[in-house]
Amino acid sequence: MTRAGLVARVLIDSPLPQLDHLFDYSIPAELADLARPGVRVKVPLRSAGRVAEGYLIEVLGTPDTTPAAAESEFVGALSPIDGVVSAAPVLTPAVWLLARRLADRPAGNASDIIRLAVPPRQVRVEKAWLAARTAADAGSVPGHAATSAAADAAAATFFSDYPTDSLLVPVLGRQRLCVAAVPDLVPLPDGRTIGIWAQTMAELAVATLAAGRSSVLVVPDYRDQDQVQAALDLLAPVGSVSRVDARQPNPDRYRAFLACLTPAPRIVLGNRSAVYAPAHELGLIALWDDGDPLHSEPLSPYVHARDAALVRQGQADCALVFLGHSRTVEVQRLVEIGWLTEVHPARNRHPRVIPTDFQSEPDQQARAARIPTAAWLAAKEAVKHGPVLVQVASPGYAPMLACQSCKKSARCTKCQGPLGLASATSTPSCRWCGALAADWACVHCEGRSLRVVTLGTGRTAEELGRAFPGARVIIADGEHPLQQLGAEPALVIATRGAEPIPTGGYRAILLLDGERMLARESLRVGGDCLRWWSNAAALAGPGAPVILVGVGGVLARALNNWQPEALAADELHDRRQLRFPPAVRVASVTGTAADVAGAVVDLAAMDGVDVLGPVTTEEPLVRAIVRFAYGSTGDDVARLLKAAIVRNAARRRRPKGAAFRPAPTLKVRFDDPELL
DNA sequence: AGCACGCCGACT
DNA sequence: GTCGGCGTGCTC
Repeated sequence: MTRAGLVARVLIDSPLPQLDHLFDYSIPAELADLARPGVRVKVPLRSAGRVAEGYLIEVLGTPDTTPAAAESEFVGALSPIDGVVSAAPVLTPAVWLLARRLADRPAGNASDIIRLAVPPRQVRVEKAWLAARTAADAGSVPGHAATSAAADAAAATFFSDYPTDSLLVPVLGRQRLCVAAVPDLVPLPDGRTIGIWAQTMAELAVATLAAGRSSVLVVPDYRDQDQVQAALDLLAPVGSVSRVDARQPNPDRYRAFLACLTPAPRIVLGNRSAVYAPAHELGLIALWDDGDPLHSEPLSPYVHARDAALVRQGQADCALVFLGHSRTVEVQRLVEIGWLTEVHPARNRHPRVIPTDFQSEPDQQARAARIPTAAWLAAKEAVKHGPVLVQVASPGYAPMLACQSCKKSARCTKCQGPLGLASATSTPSCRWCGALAADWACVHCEGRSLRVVTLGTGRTAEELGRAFPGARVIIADGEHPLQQLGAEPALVIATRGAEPIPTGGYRAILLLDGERMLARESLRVGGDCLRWWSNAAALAGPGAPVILVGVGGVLARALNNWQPEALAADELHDRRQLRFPPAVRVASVTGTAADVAGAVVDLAAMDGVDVLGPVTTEEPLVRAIVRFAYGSTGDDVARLLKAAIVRNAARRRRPKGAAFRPAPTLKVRFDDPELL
């Protein structure tokens, strides 16, 4: 409706699905200067005195059109906004559109995404930033003219691993790529060693920066961040990099966030939340190792960084690069439908992978240590000259025990948790509650003695230390983090993903416990294992043997040929046959029988949608599974489910005696990992 | 969430 | 008549 004055369209910062839309308010004349899109505002909600915080999304009308023609959909009297929290425009229009789209896709709330995208406000940091910004407006505008000399020197070797027209040119042309990383290491002048992949990401970002555009570099964890940071320290202009790290203290995090709002191209490096950074003139989104589970957001609406990157690429019209040593089925699907273009290094050099069959191992000592003779000899020779990596499945000493007589796994008498040994001499204890099991008795038989069934890093280190007397033994796992390593001889026992990077690479790599890693019951095991193994294999030095123990078949072949796409293609083919994701999209709908029935009633009749169930899960809850196609069908499914969520949330009431309103019974989850 | 509105049973 | 129980719906 047409009315006088300025109108503010505001998103209320609330997790309630009923409030997940824009509310219109009038802007009092005295706030007209401050009330710009993106600022945090305080607005009245319903009764006077109740104030909610929100984000100003849009201003309708102009101050000088009096009586103005401001278009507002809302018919009724508008309340005035209470105040503007600060002049910092923290929610840029681009990030708002991204949040809206990413929330709509899985029937979620925009404010849930914005909570990831906009860090908590830090008043002092913000004031300092605002002061610096007004100073910059008045005076000179600092750019990134001061390119370091190191960057010029490094420029000579830019992209030597890929044909320029297969990587650099498409990235500057804003194309979408799936890039096979070079499985090798590069020594830096400061003595550190990083994966070539990290240098590739840094080089692409620097080239994008030189073209006047920002980059967002998304990596799973801080160890990966450190590698890319090391490459950027060398290549990128001073002051052009913002690091958005979940481990940062809040003030640092907010400072880095605000730096992205400065209207100049930047390089933003961080974990999955970096994909939401408000980068100015975005030219590139690059994501490393999209199969790493750290890329998947554990908070509702559970948007995976890969999906966020895909949506943002479409909105920003920038380049998109998925880089990795392995290939997820999701990316394989995008390659097969032609959405991503595959890029391979110019030379196909890869680690020398030797699959070994373990079943026929005759050597008793080797068998006890889970190492076949060939691997044993390779390690023995290699450890004379430099570090040797032994990758195992579990941290700790002996994380799993069983009854000596009946072989059933030993459980805690208090909480049913698994029993393990913290060290060779310690009393067995529960890994969940910590209770000591000094006087343990088997519940299945009369047995009173335990035997070790799985070996962790600790026990493996002990055994290998005995087998290789004189060798330095180093443990690297969650409890003993270690990132960098020298070139001196050592046996490095590491859990998957925790392998330190040695100068010059490992002289040999033993991948143990393959059988156990594969025993996990999940649709993803094959891909996960190949990812763990190839990421470790990429740390091999020139010509070093990588020995895959006890695994054969397609997995061993894919690693041996260094062709992860072959496995991903097979897997995707199977999922198509089964109509499993990512061949189709899925959502689970959980709640009371009536709520679930009400939510899916309109879906079943839709084209390209089928509803499985509902079946009872935990009394009195039932779960239905909705399978549907990509594209507009998915949008329709999400819209209908969101409407059901809103209906359900409005209807939930607090029972008479209870202090709290019960949680909504209707839960909708898209791409539910539990379904696989 | 938190509050107003409204539609039925017991009350001064 | 009307006070107030709580089920229902809305918040610009």
